[in-house]
Amino acid sequence: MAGVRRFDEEDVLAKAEAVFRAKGFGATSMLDLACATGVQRGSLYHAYGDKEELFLRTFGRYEARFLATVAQALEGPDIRLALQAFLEAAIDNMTSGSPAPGCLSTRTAGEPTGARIRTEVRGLLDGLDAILMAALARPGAAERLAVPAEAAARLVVTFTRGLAVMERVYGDPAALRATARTLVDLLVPPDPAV
Amino acid sequence: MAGVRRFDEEDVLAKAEAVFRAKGFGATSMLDLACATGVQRGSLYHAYGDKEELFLRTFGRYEARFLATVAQALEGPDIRLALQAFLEAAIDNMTSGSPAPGCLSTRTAGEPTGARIRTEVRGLLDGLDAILMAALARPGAAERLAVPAEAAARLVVTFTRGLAVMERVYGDPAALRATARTLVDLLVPPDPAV
DNA sequence: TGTATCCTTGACAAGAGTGTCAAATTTGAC
DNA sequence: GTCAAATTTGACACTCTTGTCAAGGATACA
Repeated sequence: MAGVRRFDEEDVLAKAEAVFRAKGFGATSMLDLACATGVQRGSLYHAYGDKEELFLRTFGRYEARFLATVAQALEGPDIRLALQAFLEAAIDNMTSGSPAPGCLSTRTAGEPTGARIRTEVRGLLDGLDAILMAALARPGAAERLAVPAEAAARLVVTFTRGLAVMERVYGDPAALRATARTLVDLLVPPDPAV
Repeated sequence: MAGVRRFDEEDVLAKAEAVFRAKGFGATSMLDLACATGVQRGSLYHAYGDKEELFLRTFGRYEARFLATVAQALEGPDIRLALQAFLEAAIDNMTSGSPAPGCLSTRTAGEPTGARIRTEVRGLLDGLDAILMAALARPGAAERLAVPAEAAARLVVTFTRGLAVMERVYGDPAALRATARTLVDLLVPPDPAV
């Protein structure tokens, strides 16, 4: 049984992502990935070279999907609602599923990894910051913020990282949402003037 | 050379802490700890049983020191200054040293560990929340907060976790301080009325 | 001084993970 | 139909790590 690649790359990456999110990069072995994907260890080495390379492919796919999702959540005209939807999307990303998959970039950020992976994680956060910045600096949004858009973007990025850690420790989505609401209230006071 | 314990436990725990903070629990081997402490692997097993036990001792010592430090930082009568000092202390904890040691609890929170370790990490965050809550709920403090003390405490705990992740990714203490100032400005508006 | 106790040390066995490879097999193209 | 190319598979060698243990040596106390 061979000749042409027999596995569906999209499927393999999806299953690998689940394993990496559940166990983290370091604690995941190629055997774990082979079992989860149904592709033999040797085939994975043949196709990707090593675990880091396979992780990078997985991470790239994850990053694209994550950034697209949160960018869409931020699209609305009302910055307060947009920010709320953004945080909702971020929380959904780490809590939907059973068991909750957690945030891949935050989990990876805490591990000792190679330079390439660290660069990718930074890239994701840079992208997140840029997307937030674009939304927060819009006319109609910036004026409603209690702090400059740049500072707000950075604060929100930092805050989402904190949410990811809290999710790992307490596993309480409702509490995450409540904390997120607090931040939104602070950043975009409910009613400028009624 | 034997008969009575030859190593200084305090010294061993301090050196073990440095290794755990640098590599994380999972990526640290007993051999790493033996090399760093100068105590043979067999002796460590004899004294502590296994890596988890040694980690728990290390973590307990770390937690006590960390909570005492931040509690002291929160002591001042002016809640705004106290909060600022608190965040300063938290940032110092993860950035002072070369290389920066990072935040042990945040790093550990992201790893797949046993139930005991997870309980300890939660205990540290619970303690942090309680300390913050006590300071924020004080008369003279609560009134100056833009949100209820309870929500503020939770937000600050979550935020410090985010700072720890950002430290790992960007390694920029100045940026962390700037972000912390933003949060303080939001939580305790500079001047209630001038 | 004798002895029981405890610590240290190095070695051992077992298991897990990595990366490589040759053999087998299948496919697509000529 | 034949052949070259690519993939799968299982095995192999190597390293790292764990946990245990027996032997050796020092200490405290009687």
